[in-house]
Amino acid sequence: MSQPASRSRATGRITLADVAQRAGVSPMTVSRALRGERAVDPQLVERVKAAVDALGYLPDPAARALASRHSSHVTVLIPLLSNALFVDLLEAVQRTLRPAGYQTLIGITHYDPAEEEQLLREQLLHRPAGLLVTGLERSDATRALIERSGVPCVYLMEASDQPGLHCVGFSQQEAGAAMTRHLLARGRRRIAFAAAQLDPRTLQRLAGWRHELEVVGLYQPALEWLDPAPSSIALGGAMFERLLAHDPGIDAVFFNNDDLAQGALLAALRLGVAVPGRVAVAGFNDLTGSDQMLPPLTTVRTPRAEIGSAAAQMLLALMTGQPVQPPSVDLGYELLVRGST
Amino acid sequence: MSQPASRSRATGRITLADVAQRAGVSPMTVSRALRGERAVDPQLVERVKAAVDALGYLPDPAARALASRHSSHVTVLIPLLSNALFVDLLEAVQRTLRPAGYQTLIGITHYDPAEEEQLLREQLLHRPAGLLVTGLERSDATRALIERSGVPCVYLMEASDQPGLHCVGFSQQEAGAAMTRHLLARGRRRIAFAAAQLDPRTLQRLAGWRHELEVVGLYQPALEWLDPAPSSIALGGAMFERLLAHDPGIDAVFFNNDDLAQGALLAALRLGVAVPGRVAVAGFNDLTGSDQMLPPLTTVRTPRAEIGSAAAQMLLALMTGQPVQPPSVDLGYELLVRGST
DNA sequence: CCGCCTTCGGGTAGCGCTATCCTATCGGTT
DNA sequence: AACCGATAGGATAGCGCTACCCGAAGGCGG
Repeated sequence: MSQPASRSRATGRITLADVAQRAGVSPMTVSRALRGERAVDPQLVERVKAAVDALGYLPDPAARALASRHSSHVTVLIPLLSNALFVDLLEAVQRTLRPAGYQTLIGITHYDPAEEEQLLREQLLHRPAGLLVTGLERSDATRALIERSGVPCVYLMEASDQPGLHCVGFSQQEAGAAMTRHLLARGRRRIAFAAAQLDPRTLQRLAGWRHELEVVGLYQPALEWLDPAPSSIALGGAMFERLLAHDPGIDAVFFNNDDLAQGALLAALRLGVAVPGRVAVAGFNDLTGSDQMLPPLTTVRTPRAEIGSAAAQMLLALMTGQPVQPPSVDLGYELLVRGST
Repeated sequence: MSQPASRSRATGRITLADVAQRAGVSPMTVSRALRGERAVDPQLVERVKAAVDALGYLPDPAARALASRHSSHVTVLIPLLSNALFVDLLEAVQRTLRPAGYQTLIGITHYDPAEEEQLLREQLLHRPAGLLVTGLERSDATRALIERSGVPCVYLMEASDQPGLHCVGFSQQEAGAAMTRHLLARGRRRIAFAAAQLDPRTLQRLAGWRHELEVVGLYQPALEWLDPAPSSIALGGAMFERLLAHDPGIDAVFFNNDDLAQGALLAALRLGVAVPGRVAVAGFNDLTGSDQMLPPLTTVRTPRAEIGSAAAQMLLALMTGQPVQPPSVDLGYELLVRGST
């Protein structure tokens, strides 16, 4: 319980040297024993670990980063925190990375390529051990930054078999198509696609919807309702109202995100529009509350938590130099058919 | 456009020494010129800045942290990211801190004091420049860690005039009381309080509600509906249903968070319970969607974005050693009376 | 006109680790 | 028995920056 006699200078911080002295070995051996780098006599490892425990030694991340040129930070770049999708993703990432000794640094890009580039520049200064970024589309400069940095990087939310890329996600386009086929199967003929934000993944879902309608000859440009404003419940309600007023023939609306669809369902209640009687409503992402709506919202459950942990595990492998079996993982999606269609 | 001739060794990184050489001064002078620490001849400062721009020099945070014993990280500890409240708070914090050159590190405590302590320990190793933590209640060990670390700390979400503490928030108890008075003013006599999670701030709001009911002689323990489970829309609906079944005399329910109240309003629609005719419903926090409900939800708007920026600014002052005028700031709250009461 | 205090550049010495090279020891060859 | 590669501990030299101290130059009162 008594404080060790020799403690590095005035700082009060316990250093590698203190541990080394106590264990009767050189600092270098302590460093190696703790990191498991190179073989160290098991007996010495024991002694070192005992000394570490006795002194309560904790390594200094800054010194480590300076000497080794790698920090224990993993930078995660996501567009927003106000979409629960990314919150779930992050939670899963942290749950995997923290036990492995990595700190998660969150950068919010607000869907702005320039901001993403700026954030990445700042983050790369901190010599992150790994990078987790959302989506595959970005500015050339950002792409070059990632490449030249040599920092292991896993891309989130989309699937791709581009060689050399590591990504975990699913086919947004295919998911958009699946929901559209469901609405067609329900006998809907005039199916609108309503979206906000208009980020790349939204546009991929749009492409999926469009393709399915074109196949059956039901596509019309007027069925696209795109608003670059941020997605929200209020906007969904407004879009729903506007869209029905302009085009009363619409018999289904596929909203690109559940918050929009929830807003639409509330607006339908307010306006007395029968769902799904008069018009079917579908969402995307299965956010909280969607199953509580009136009627419960048909949507696509996206495996964001699974994507988060799988991506984090893949990154872990990349960072520690272990082999990564499949460079790209498609975790699929699940159509949740509920009352609104 | 050509690369500078002299560059430190193999690393390719441009160092202070490179800048110093180009500017024709010593590294120490460059360091001082860039940080504005101690007076430096304005002419030299000019020369240094020109050299920095020409070389594209960027300081190394790890080296800085090691030498100065302070990183440019600010650690923010919040309970959850799944409550939009904290997302808004964080967004505001980052918006203030990033331009000042600080990185925000987010720690999620899940309302668990042990996890908070663990996170704090990890974070303190990184020598954060500042600390932002939610609420005033925590374990003695955590409290001691903060104090002994000497790292500037601002407490979020609650108001207190405890000396030596810096905090930005509002009186949760007073806000709880205000909503209760509103319900009483609307003629409600049997006002239930329904809460989940049961964190300290919830209990403060509970105390406010209880006090107001006691004053008018309407308090009864049976009116408290407390569930330690995480707050959610679904739980709100379930609680509402249960509570009305057990105690049909209830004519108002004050939900501790908007998500519960939203769930209750949806359940009311489902069950055909007239709101506010048969029972009034109130929420707390004014989350997105509350104004879109049927009827729109009466709630308390909490100034979380304002709290975030004010706290970040206060921390900035503390970190740079500037005087902080009021150690504690109460930003109040706003009663939003809408259709549900 | 001399001391004395202030101002401001620079040299020195690390911060606490790890990369790298060097050396000693040991078993197994031919 | 001399030789050789493999194994594992240690000494050395930084990583890129800043704290700290020193000393030269200038200002000013007595």
